[in-house]
Amino acid sequence: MPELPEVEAARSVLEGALDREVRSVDDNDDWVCRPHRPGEIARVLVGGRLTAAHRRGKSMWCETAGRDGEPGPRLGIHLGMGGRIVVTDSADDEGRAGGDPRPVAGYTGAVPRKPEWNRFVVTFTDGGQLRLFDKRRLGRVRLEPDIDALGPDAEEIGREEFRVRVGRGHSAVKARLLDQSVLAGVGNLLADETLWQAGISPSARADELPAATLDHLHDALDKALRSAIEKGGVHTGEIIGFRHADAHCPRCGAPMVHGTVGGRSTWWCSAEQA
DNA sequence: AACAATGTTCAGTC
DNA sequence: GGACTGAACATTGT
Repeated sequence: MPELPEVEAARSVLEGALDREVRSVDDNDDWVCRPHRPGEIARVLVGGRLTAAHRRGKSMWCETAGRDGEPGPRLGIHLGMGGRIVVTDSADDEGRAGGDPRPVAGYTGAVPRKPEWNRFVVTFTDGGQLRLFDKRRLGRVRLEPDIDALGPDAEEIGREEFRVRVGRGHSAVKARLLDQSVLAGVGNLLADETLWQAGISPSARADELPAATLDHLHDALDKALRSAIEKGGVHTGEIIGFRHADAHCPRCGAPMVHGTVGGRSTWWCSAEQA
């Protein structure tokens, strides 16, 4: 999915849906829209509009205004494991996509049409739409999402705060990086990329890492994030193509090894990240 | 057919 | 209660 870089691209696409009057809403997928009942989200959006698009980590939300122009509830959107945002300008427009599982820089290409994979659709009075397109159906839309449960955004966290929040606890450092309440935005691929760039074992205990090592990890995350945003997604990371059996570290040639860390499939260099 | 998948959440256990 | 772990969730692709 979408990790922070893809979600930021999706948020940017979402801006194209702002300040347009909502004609109708399809919120009938009661799994994606849980805990709301079908029609509940539609009731608060129809006649009104979305007024701003925000993001923290992998979570997005829109500010809304009702038909009277007064602020309404926030509309939370999460892309889950493979969701993307599509915004169209009119009924016959193909649309721009953001949050593609395999995006490329500047991606605005054609969107696969599989109507049944549109899990949530807002139609505007100009005929255009905002769609959550998600074949795996792990994406989520809800009113008043709890953004405060998330830690600081991975793109904005400073050195000191990173050191304190990540360098705590008995669990593996990779598990800390993946914990969205510690730091918001890092997913499985970005975690592997960052740890490989920093030369740190994913299973090293977080609270045993020296301050200098944590600073180094913070720098590596910062660089990996910026690179992924610039190049168009976390899959552009240097180590991502080497996360498979029989692969060798592109830096030192030692075999890449695999295991489960923090509950997720993990690949690391057997020599540099021992 | 069995298993893994770029994510979150919930039920357990310490 | 907090910290941590593993399974479950829905669906597709290999």
